[in-house]
Amino acid sequence: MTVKTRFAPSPTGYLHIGGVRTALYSWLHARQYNGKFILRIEDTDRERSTQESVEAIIEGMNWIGLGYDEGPIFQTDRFDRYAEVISQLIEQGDAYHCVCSREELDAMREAQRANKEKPRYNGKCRDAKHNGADVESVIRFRNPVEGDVVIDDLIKGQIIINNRELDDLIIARSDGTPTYNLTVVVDDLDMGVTHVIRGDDHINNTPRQINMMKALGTIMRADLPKFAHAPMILGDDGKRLSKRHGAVSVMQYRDEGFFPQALLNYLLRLGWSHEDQEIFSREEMIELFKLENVNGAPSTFNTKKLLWVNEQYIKTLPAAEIAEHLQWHLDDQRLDVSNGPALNDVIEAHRDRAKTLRELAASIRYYYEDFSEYDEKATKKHFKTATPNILQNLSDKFSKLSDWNAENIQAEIYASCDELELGMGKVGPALRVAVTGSGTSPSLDITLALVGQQRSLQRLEKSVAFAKQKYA
RNA sequence: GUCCCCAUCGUCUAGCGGUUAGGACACCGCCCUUUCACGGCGGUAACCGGGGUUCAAGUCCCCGUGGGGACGCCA
Repeated sequence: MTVKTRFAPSPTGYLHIGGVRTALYSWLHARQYNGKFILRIEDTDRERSTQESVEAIIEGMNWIGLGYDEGPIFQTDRFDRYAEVISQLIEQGDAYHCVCSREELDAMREAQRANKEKPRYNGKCRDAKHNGADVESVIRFRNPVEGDVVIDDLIKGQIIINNRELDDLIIARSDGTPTYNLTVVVDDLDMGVTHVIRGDDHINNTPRQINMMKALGTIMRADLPKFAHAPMILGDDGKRLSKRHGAVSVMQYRDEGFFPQALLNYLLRLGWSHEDQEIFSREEMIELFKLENVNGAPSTFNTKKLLWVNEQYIKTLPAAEIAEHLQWHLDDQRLDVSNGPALNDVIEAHRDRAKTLRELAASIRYYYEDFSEYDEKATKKHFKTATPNILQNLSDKFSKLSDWNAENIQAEIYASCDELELGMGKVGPALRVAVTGSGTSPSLDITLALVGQQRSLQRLEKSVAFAKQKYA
């Protein structure tokens, strides 16, 4: 049987980072076994589902690079099928109409809580034989009363829940629409899902779903999928990761300058490991990932580690690939790189100095645009009374250079130091500020080579004037 | 409250009865250095508590404690 997994988010917001992790696990498991990965949109709650959310999920999946083989499948397109299954359940006695009002149910729960019991439906209509014609009614699944449900969870191990803990859940609302626990069961069965991989906040739903699957076994496939419940991701306060912890939407990570594969790499290592390896290529992930090795304990999201992982990708990815991802940030920061040095060369010079693509984009502006102001701190620290003289000396030498490359530039800088009888520490920093406007840049020879001879000379000329006026 | 899950450095983890408890991030030193980084070397730092089982327990069992989750006509 071919392995089939699915990612089944509900479109009620952005694509969440926790969702991405379970999607990744599902995707990896499918890819590892040459199986199929489905994207299914669980939009049965029409009140809260939105088209924007659907688009956000798809955009997120595209950016992060988890390709699906089927879908997106919308549950709202399958209402006829769910109705059919619900009728069948009623017919075979595994579901029934319930006429209890919301008020009645609320009161019931409140009383149970007051009584220190777990709130659940008391089964009042279970044997009342309502036919749903007279009054408004919902449909409930008739859960077995006795016995245990055993889940052999691929991550958590064996979990046993007694049917006493479960109540008769609603599978169709009073308006006739099906609810999550019914649709997920029908879909996983119909679509041939072999491995249900999801967050462990669903563990409590699993025994109910297994009971329904068993009830449906007569008319649908009788084999059950395997289950794997991945633990939640926690914020640094130990609470479940949410908006108040910062970025939880996957697209926010793009905006902040992360590579999709770095985010994936980080998420993979959060709760899973393979020996001492930290960085995994896509191929290695597929080859090495094992559901069985996923840690059962929840883990805390750590942005600093994510930054480090991202840094590793900036340091090692081919410049051309970095350029592709950098483009979004260049557009975002309104930087046109057509008029200046080759972007790939600039990336090579800066890749050891940025942790994110956003930082990288922000740090290379001076190659492409003239700056109107010098960094105040830098001029204060490095521009002295001798500065005009130094810069003029450098400028004279640079202007005579016929071959503008790093090696020659370096030689001229040293020659200047000798001639002026100054150390590099006096000459270098001033030159850097003059040409880049800032106190930091790659080594000067490379920086100047990239900025270009003409631009460098213009900037030197400008800075001589500036330094004279200000420090003479 | 009830049920379910979980428990090794601050964080992510290795460990699957016998280890000087390993690695990574972060942090702190030192080195490299024209800036900022990168890099190199070194360091601080953990088995939640209590009972068992065993010659031997971080590892197995039980009970606490702590954290997380679920308890909707949400998914």
